[in-house]
Amino acid sequence: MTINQNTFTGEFSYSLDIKGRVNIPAKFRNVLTSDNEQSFVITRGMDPCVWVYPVTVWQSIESELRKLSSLSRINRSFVRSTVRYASSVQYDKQGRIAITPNLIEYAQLGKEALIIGMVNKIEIWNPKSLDSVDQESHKIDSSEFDELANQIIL
Amino acid sequence: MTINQNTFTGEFSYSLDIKGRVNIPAKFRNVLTSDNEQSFVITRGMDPCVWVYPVTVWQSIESELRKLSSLSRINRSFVRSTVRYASSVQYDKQGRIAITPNLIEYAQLGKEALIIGMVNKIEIWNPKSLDSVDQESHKIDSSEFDELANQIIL
DNA sequence: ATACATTATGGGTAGTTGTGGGTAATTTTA
DNA sequence: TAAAATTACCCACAACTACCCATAATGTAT
Repeated sequence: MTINQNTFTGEFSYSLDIKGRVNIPAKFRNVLTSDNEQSFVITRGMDPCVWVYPVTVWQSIESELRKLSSLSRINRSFVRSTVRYASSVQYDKQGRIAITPNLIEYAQLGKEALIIGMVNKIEIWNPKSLDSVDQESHKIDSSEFDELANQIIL
Repeated sequence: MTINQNTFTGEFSYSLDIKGRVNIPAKFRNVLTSDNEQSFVITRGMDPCVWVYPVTVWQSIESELRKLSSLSRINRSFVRSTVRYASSVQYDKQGRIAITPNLIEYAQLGKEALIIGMVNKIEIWNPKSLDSVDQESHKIDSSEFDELANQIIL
């Protein structure tokens, strides 16, 4: 059975080595289409984690950004903030990518790294950070979930 | 590792030496198409920073400018201000370009230089200037910012 | 169960990259 | 025209990165 391409689900607990490398789970690598050429784009997530996109997915984001004229100040600052921390990385023979010091610091990554499939992208978390973010979001009014229910059927 | 050509992303902290030279990050040099012949056009940014374009990209901007009728006063002043401070530079064997004193002064560049990929161009900032511009624009246009973010799905 | 392949993790090495500075050629100024 | 200043081009070196190999743990097939 053929799985959905460039689609990531599930949770994995891997380790960040001394050189700042993490393994991309084999399951994720195997659903990556070949036109990505083993490459991802890593950047800051909206939460304190690292977001990992297949390059082809990122390219479509980039082409949207290209349409924004730099004459407008908002456009400039928007492009800057989305692209600023993004860098493209290719995984090595062992299936690892190198996380930049910048992002390691931002996501507060230690030795333990929690890797989570988020459908069109991958998230890399410090387990502790995820715990606390998780707990906070549970406090959120359930009315927000009700609104979501109108948009998505589970 | 064929990535998008002439496309720049990521942030780098480099130093401006005593001769006014900065390194162009290797990642940026490597995606530069060969018809640029290691050359960029540097000019004033709309923000207080230096804009660095691949020459070929700049040429297409010039041809756009040519289309603007000089009958309109705004057009004249816009064309003048964008072209006036532009000069073409080629990077040396070590991958550095020389920033003109004019632009160093305009962008208030000191020893620290923050280099940011902005998709179709590169920006060179004094870190402090960027901080304050960043904060200001977030205060002013945060709602328009969110709107943009909704259009471009991350 | 055994042999084989794949996966996760560690580390070594050679080449690349960022940074400083020197010297000769070129341009500017007096 | 000569002196001064600027620019272009060169070399050196430390830090870092990409690439390679090794090994243990896990999964798969015969």
